[in-house]
Amino acid sequence: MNKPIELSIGCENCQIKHRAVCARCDEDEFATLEKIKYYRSFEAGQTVIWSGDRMEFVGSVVSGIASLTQTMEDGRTQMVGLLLPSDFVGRPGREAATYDVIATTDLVMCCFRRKPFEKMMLETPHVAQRLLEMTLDELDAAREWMLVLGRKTAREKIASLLSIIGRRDASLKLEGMAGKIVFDLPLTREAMADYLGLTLETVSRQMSALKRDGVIQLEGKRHVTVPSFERLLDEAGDDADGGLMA
Amino acid sequence: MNKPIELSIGCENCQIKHRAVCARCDEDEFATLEKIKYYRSFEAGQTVIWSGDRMEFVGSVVSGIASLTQTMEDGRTQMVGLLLPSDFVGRPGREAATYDVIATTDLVMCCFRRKPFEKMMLETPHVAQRLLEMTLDELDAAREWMLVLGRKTAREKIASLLSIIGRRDASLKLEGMAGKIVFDLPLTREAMADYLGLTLETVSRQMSALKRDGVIQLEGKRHVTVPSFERLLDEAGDDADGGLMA
DNA sequence: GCAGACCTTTGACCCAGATCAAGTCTAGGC
DNA sequence: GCCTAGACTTGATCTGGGTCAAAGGTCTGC
Repeated sequence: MNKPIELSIGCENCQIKHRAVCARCDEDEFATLEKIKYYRSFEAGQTVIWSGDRMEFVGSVVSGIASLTQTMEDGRTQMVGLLLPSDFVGRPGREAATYDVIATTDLVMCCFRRKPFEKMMLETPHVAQRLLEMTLDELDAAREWMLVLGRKTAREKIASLLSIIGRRDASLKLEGMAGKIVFDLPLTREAMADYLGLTLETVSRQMSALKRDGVIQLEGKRHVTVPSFERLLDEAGDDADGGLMA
Repeated sequence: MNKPIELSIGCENCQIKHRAVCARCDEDEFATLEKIKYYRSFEAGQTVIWSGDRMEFVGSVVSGIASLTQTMEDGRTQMVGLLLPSDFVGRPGREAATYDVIATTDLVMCCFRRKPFEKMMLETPHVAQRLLEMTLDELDAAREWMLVLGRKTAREKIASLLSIIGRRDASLKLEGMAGKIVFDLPLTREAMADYLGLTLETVSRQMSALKRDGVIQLEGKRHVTVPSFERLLDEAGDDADGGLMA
């Protein structure tokens, strides 16, 4: 595998670097990206782009969280992707957006105009290959989520979501010897429900249940402490007998 | 967009062509693919590759149907992808398979050894770009399916599956003026259930219900006639009041 | 400090789909 | 023609999560 190839889209002002690099062409691509880059900020709840709209840019999340959401005519919605900082947004080669992209929290994105980006991609094979890898990763994540949606119980779904968020949370830190993991949930109960194919009431109930059973700790509504992701997923599995049987 | 670029992996013996082509380099790539190609046949129910196994090839389905399936330790399974003829299998750049690949019906695959295929990809930018497009399509399909799994009722799920199968069925033909669509279901009720996140009993009941309500016709267990996909999806939506009220 | 807008929790009840349990249908095999 | 096995259907019952409704919390602006 060609390790020296690298692509991560961001910018040098943020903690996230944007580079489209191989041993030979480093500076060129960097400069190309510089020229076509701009920023956009959104408030929590704002729609970045509606499904079907022309997509004028690709880019990546600098800070905050965005969600990809599908909506049925009758209003049922399903979140189909969660974009955390450094995640890439957009489809080189696609004219129109396929989903609503919504700022779940306050959001800053680093954008690149789509046409020149595509041109750069055509001229720089490594970029297409890196994007292919990234897309394959997204595909794996989507399929992993299909298992969650199709076969897991509400309690297991919550545990899966906490793991995903927890694992990627920037502020993630180990606490004390016990190796507990502490982070803040950046989603409302409703957003969690939309991602998990549940209702917000069920999410709330299951969060309370996990807390009651001592699987997680909750301070306030959003500050979560979990023992370890393995134990979280395990204990969410064996369904809360609370030690009542013999 | 560069229209003359084309990639479809298959072989010239089958109806499916394998080509990795652009206006300039047509014959070369074709020859490269020829050299590294071989066939594999599987019986219905056989496992093509287990999750975690080394993936020695990429390729495409020539005939039959394969499924990508995820299994939990306790045996719950979720199908995360359905591979119909001409669909591409495998991950250039990935060592190990991420899911079980299972022959749902008798299956013939046209395979290319992975290493040389990857090499060819590195040397032929168009191939990487075409694979990116294909992967983006798969990603869209996976996300579409997340909506089905997360938010649709059993009846709607069945309708969605029938649409997908029907639309891609090779034997698809219009019948009479009415423009009805006729095809054979290549899946057992159990396989349908695995794809839809349901049990086989529920699948069976809903199939019977759709038939009883006149939304579809069934001859035998597998031969299906639907009016049109639009009406199928619509009528599956408004839930079978059968005209009893009023 | 109070009003209003959210977000969240909790309770009571209900129903779609799961589970458990018989059957039926069909295609081979002999 | 009969036997068996797998695919399928159907019924009875149970239950996880949805739905509806009513309260807490917490933050913002006044």
